[in-house]
Formats: sequence, C-alpha cells, structure tokens
Amino acid sequence: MGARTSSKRMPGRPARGGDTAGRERLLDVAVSLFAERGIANTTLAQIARAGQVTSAMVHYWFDTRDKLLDAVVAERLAPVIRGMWEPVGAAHESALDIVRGLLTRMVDVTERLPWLPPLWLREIVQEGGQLRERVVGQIPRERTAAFRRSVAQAQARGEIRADISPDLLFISILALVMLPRATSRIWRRVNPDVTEIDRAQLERHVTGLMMHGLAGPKAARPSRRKA
Amino acid sequence: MGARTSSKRMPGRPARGGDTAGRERLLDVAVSLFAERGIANTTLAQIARAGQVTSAMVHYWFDTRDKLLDAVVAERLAPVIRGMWEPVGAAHESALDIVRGLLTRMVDVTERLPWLPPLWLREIVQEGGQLRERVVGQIPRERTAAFRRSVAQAQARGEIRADISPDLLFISILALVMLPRATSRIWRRVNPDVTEIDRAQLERHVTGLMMHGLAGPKAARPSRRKA
Amino acid sequence: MGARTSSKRMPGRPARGGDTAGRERLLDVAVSLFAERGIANTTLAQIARAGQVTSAMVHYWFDTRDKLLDAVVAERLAPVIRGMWEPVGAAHESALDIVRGLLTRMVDVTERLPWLPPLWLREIVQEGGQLRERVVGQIPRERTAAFRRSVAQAQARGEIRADISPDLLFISILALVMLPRATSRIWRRVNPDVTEIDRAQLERHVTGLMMHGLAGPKAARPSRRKA
Amino acid sequence: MGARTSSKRMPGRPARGGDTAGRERLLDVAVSLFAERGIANTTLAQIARAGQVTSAMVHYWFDTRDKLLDAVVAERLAPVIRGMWEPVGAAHESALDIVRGLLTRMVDVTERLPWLPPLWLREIVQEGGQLRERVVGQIPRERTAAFRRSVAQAQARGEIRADISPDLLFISILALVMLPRATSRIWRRVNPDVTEIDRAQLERHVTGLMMHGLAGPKAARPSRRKA
DNA sequence: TATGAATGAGTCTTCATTCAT
DNA sequence: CATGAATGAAGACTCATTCAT
Repeated sequence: MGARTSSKRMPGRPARGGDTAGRERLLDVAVSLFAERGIANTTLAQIARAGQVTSAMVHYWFDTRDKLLDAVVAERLAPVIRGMWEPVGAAHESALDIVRGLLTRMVDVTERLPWLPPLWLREIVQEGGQLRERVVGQIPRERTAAFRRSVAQAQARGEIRADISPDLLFISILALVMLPRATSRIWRRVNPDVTEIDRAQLERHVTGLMMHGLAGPKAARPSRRKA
Repeated sequence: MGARTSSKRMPGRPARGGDTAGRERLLDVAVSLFAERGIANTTLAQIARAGQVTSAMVHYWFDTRDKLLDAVVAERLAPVIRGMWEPVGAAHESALDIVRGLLTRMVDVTERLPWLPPLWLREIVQEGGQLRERVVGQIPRERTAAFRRSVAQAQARGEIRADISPDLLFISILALVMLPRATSRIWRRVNPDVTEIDRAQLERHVTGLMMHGLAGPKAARPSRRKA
Repeated sequence: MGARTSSKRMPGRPARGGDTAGRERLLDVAVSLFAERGIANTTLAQIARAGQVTSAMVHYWFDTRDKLLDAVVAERLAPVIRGMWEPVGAAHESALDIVRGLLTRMVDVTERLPWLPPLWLREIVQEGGQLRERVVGQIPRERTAAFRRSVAQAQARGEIRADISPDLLFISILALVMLPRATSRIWRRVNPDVTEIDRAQLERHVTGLMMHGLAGPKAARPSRRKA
Repeated sequence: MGARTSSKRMPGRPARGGDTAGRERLLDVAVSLFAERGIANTTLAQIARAGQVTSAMVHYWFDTRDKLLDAVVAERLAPVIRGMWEPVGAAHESALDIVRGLLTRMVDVTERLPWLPPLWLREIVQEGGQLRERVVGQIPRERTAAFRRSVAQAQARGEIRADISPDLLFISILALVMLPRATSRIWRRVNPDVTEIDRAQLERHVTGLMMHGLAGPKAARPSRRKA
C-alpha cells in the first residue's frame, strides 16, 4: 500500500546472520560521505552510488535514513568513544598522564579514521548536529566526571595551573587535535607553502602547547595589557 | 543536497538605494538559522518565515540561494575577518603579542556574534563547508603569512617553544576559542554540574593554556612515554 | 532540508481567502477518482493530472495526502451526512414517515452526487475503509439513537413488524439505495437487456420493498421452512 | 495502484502435484487480508508475513500479483458463486421460494466465510473493484436470467408486488445481507448499545423485510406524499 | 521448496524558483 | 515592495519482481 496508507517494516538488520558485507561497506561509505559533505548534504542515492548499489538497497539494509544514522552512531562512533575513555580511570594515573593519554589516543584515532574529525565537529559537537542527540547517550559520564575531578584535584595540589578550567579541558584537547585534522586542506590552499601536517608534527605541537604553552625560555614576561 | 547546493541563474537584480532594512533583517535571520542548524538544513522558506516575509521576498532581495550565501560572506563574514587580521602587521609587535591580540579579538567577536563559531566550524573551516570557497578569497594572505613568519622568528630567538608548529598556531587559537563557544550546551547536558562558560573564564583558560600550558609549578617532569 | 531532517508546514488551507477555486476543483476531482477506483488506488499525481495541475499543487492546497482525506470528509461528506439526518427529529413524525424521509433523501442525494455510493461502500461503511475513522465523528449519534428509539416504539405499537431489527433498519435503507447505485454498470454487463436504472424505478422498488415487502395480494402463505 | 494493479509476465509455473498446503494457506491469508484492508492496501509482503513465508514464496506459488488475484477468484470465489446459484433453476420452485433460498444461502455463506461480504462489496460489486472483471465471467447468466424471468412471471400473476423491479431484486438481497455483515463493527461504535448481530436476528430481519416490508398490522395507510 | 540480496518503477513530499498581479 | 499560485527537479521510501544459491 505504501504511503497511501501506512504500516511498518522489517528489522533494521536482517535476522539470520547472512552476508553482511554489503551492509558494512555501505556504512563505511556513508560515514565517509557524511564526513566529506555533511549529513544534510548527503543523499541516500549518493551513498548508494558510492557503494555501487541502488538506493533501494540502502533501505533494505537500514530501513530509513534515521536508522542509518543510528547505525552510524552505534557501529562506528560508539566504539571510538569507548576506546577513548575506557583507559581513563586507573586511579593511580596522574591528571597530566590522563591528559597525555587522551591526547595520544585522539591523535591515533583521527589518524586511523580520517572521517572522524569532520563528522565530530559538524554533526556531534554542535547544537543542531544531526548525530548529537544520538551520541550524547554514548558518552560515559562517570569517566568524564572522574576526569574533571582528577584535574581539579591536581590543580589543588599545584600540578596544574590555576587558570585552567577543568570543564574546558577535554573540549580543548578535542579542539586542538580535531580542528587541524578536519581543516588541513583549507590552510594548504590559503598558504600553499604550508607543509603537510603529519602525525608527529601534530602530536608535538599539541603536546607542547598543552603541557607548556607557547612561551619559550626567553619569553619576556608580558607587559600586562588592557582587556 | 539537491537544490540547496547548486544554482544557475540570471544576473543580479535589486539595485540597492531603497529601504534596505528588510534585507538586513533577512541577512541576520539567515545567519542565525544557518548557525543553528547548518546551511543545508535551512530552507529559504524558514528564513522567510523567521524574517516575517514570504519566500518570494527572499528571492526579491537576494535573487537566488547562492547569492544569499554570497551576501552572507560579503556582508557578515568578511568584516569579521578583516577586523580579526587588520590589527596584525605592526612590525614592532612581538609574536606573542600578536597571539594575545588575535586571541582577545576572537573571544570578543564570538561573544558579540554568537552565530560565528557554529557557522565557522561547520561551513567554513571544513572541507565541504558551503561557505568555504567563498571565504577563502577573503583571507588576507599577506597578514597570515607575516604572522607565521613572525612566529618562526620568535621561535628562532627562543621566545616561543621549538615544538610549536607556526602553521598550526592560528588554527589552534581558533579551535581553543571557537569550539567551546560552539559547544557549550552539549557539555552542560552530559554533566549538568558544569557551570556556565563565561567570557572571563574562557579567556583565562585559553590564555593560560596558550601561554604556559597545563603544567603548574609542582608538575612532575613526566617520565617520557612513547605513544 | 526536507526528509533529510524534519520540520513542518503551512496551513492546510491558505489563510487570506484567496482564489480557492483551484482547491475546490481538486476536491471534486479527488472525490470522483476516489469513488471510481478507490482511495488506495488513486495517486496524488492522478488527481493532479485530472485537475490539470502538477502534484506539487495538490500539496500546496492540502499539504499531505492525509489532510486531503480530512478535507474530503469535512467539506464533502460531512454536509451530506448533516443533510441526511438534520430533518430527522421532528417529534411528531411517525417512524414510518422518518423512514420514508431518509429513503427519499438518500435517493435524492445519490442522484445528485454519483460519487457518494461507491465511496460510502468502499471507504466508510467497511472495516478498513480509509475514511471510516474520520466519518465516525460526523455522525449525529443523538439523531440515530432517536431514530432507533422511534422505530422500537412504533414496533411496540404494532405499526412496524416485530421481526424487524431497529438496529439494522438504517443500514438496510442505506444498502437498498446505495448498492444498486454503486453497481448498476456491472449488472448491465452481465445482462445487457437490463434497462437503465432510473430514479423513479429505484425509488418505487425500494419504497415498495421497504414498506410492504415482495409479497403481492396473491402470494401463497409460505409453508414455513426451517433454515 | 501502481505495481499493485498492472502486471506483465511469463507463463505460469508451479505444476501442482507437490505439497500444495502452503499454497492453500497463502490463499486463505490473502483472502483475509484483502477483505480486511482492501486489495490495493495489501502488499504481497504482508500476505507472506501473515502466511509465515517470504514474499519470494508468494511468487513461487502464484508467480505474479495478478495471478494471485486470478487464483482467489477461481479457487475461493467461483465455488461460492456456484453454490449460490446452482440450486436455482428447479422449474417447479416459486419465485418467492427462490428468493428465500438465495437469501438463506447468502446468510449461510456469509456466516461461514466472513471475508466474503467486505470483499464482495469492495472488489467485486463496484466499478473499479479489482476482482470485478475476473468475477463477471463466473456468474451463470442463464440462471440469473431465469430468476428474473421467474420473478416477472410471479409479478404478472400477482404473487409479487408490481412496484418491485426484477432487475433490482437480486442486488437487493445481496445488499440486505452483505452490508450488515460487512459493517457491523462501525455501528457498534456509533451506538455502543447496539447489540451484536447474530445470524438469527439478521435472517429474521431480512426475511421479514423482504417478504412483508416494515408495515405492521396497525400501520396507517400513508397519506400519499409528493415525490 | 525456500531464501536473501538486489533492483526499477513508482509514490508522496519538499524546495528553490518563477510570475502575474 | 509584496504576495499567492504554480512548477520542475529532486529525495526518501515502498513494492512487485528476479535470481543465484
């Protein structure tokens, strides 16, 4: 009957464990396109074409666009988030060690999964991002809370500077790693002489900035400026 | 994406001069909606409705969707970019002072124009962003090049740490200021006890991080770990 | 943004009383096609074509298929139902007079509105009919209840035969008038010698049957047979 | 209607002989669903699901949707029609006896096969019904013609009232029995105090109406009204 | 027999755009 | 300036049908 009446449909993922290779491939393709052009700018037909099937097949595997997004979160993003936070929590780790760990893992994962930074910045982190609601549920609140507590305590002990905001620390790490990764191409265009950002360069830059800031040994104490 | 991305049409139309108040209002509304939900997720009809006109009026003022985007860039973004880089270039300023200046202005402008961070992160900075091509032309390459040179020289003099990448510095500033601004709401949801981010807190955090990093006076020298 | 996100739309009926002629015409066309081929077998494109517009116009006037059905009920069926039952209720009318009234009005209205019988039989009266739920609310329960009461009282007084079921009486009237009207063509095909059913013939047949049954003056008392 | 109406395909396939139980079950299921929601509103997938097979199996047994409809007519409806008219034709039966016979058999069969009335009213009797063309060929014209002749003769002899139309008599019987059967539920909703229609009640009502009309012994001769 | 994967042809719906008034 | 009516081109989603296994 179709839209001319209403009724619902088969499971999002066909039951009897058949050959799910097609599904995985489509998921990969979807994630790539979503990252490249944004979710709202990606049609199911484009995904289908890139996956070398018809768009009817996208519906066959994922039923609706909405459930495709659910699948992206459950099967591609959730593991990443778990992998990011799981190691956090060893009580004996210092706050700075945790930061270093998060930072390293973030550099790692964004290297392995190039679609992650654009997707994260566009669809997750911002108000109105199409994966935002879906991802919120995946974030391990106890871990993030523990992290902030740990930072605050380190701060109290003087191991971390007082002007740092524990609430902003994680997002700062995220920002410092993900933005360059999501961006590189534009800056190469503006300044064609900018060299390719490699993993080592990025990690050195971000770790240096994070741990010690810009100021080198010869830095003049800044003459306090106006607001 | 469909019609909301491409375009093709006759020469411009409305010869300014008249009562341009409606046009300005529509531009404001458009920028707001684009920031809130992303450009691809905003229809002309929504803009029209929010601006209390018919969508035919949006065409009257801007002719096509594409030209509306042009107008957003020319009349809302370009001035911001100019304001950001114009002060840069006084030869006597130290690199660190330039950084502080950029940072302060960025905190300022994102406070005044709350639509800027989401729009920037979603539509400009990333590959596939719908304003990207249009904005590239607005960036004053000489200034950005001068900035990077200045940083490199300061580095050579030891005023800036050696592990900092001059190419990544501006994007790092951008990231540290804009991401928290574009994001705040999500983190409040995940951790409801996170306090509101105010201007002072953000500026202190970012400046501290930028200038001196996390490490406080009591920070143990980290036992060098590899990845 | 379209289906790629979600959001809702303008009023089902454009506000400022514009030229609603197109809307009325489409409603007529829709009712006709629905009657001819059934609602589920009629696409919006067919309605549009028959109304000499594009299917986008059908959405312009009615927004969705569902609301078009709402409009059919509210603007085409509800008045008919009102007209059918409104005259019922004059306390002084005898039950038989009420029956005669209903019957006459039903013959009248099905003559004027040839789309009524098929639509009624297919989409309203039956379980699973697509207008059923929408029409139920339009039926004036007090009137129909009063009618059944009136019949029961007449029965008690011996003015109406005892074997008649008051609950089935209205549906019987409906059946006797509407089925022939909805059917005529098929029977003419099966028996090409069957003459056209005209209003007079139908009214005579149904009234006769209703009031006195088949049995003529010479009818033999039937030898009571069991089922 | 779309694909659910047209068709075009190769010659038949399954050469009976095998285990036809699945086929019979599917036919039952199909008939049920068609009756409940209308043919156009029933997809092969729904039939398959209700029959606990895949829709590929529906094609295996019936090849195409069209041929499934053929099978419904040939294997479910044709026998009913035969059973209805076969007993008609014994030359010695009076017209009224034939009527009583048809009526009883119709009450019987609709009791046994609850899917019959809705299917008949929606898909057979009306213009545009999807089984109409297929059923027309199944009707024994000689019998129906003989019946009408018989009625006309009885009328001539005064055994049947003159205002009865022989052409309308069969459809009237059909209407009086089938509509209540196809409808019951709606009227119970409108008037929740209406009691369940049982076979006896229905038969009494219809027989009474058919044979003697409403008018009881005390009925006033109606004051001849205008048209 | 039986099924899962695959598809082409629709169907509803949305949207940027045009145009007469 | 301003709008309501109108449309073509898409986009999501459905469905009968095919086919290799």
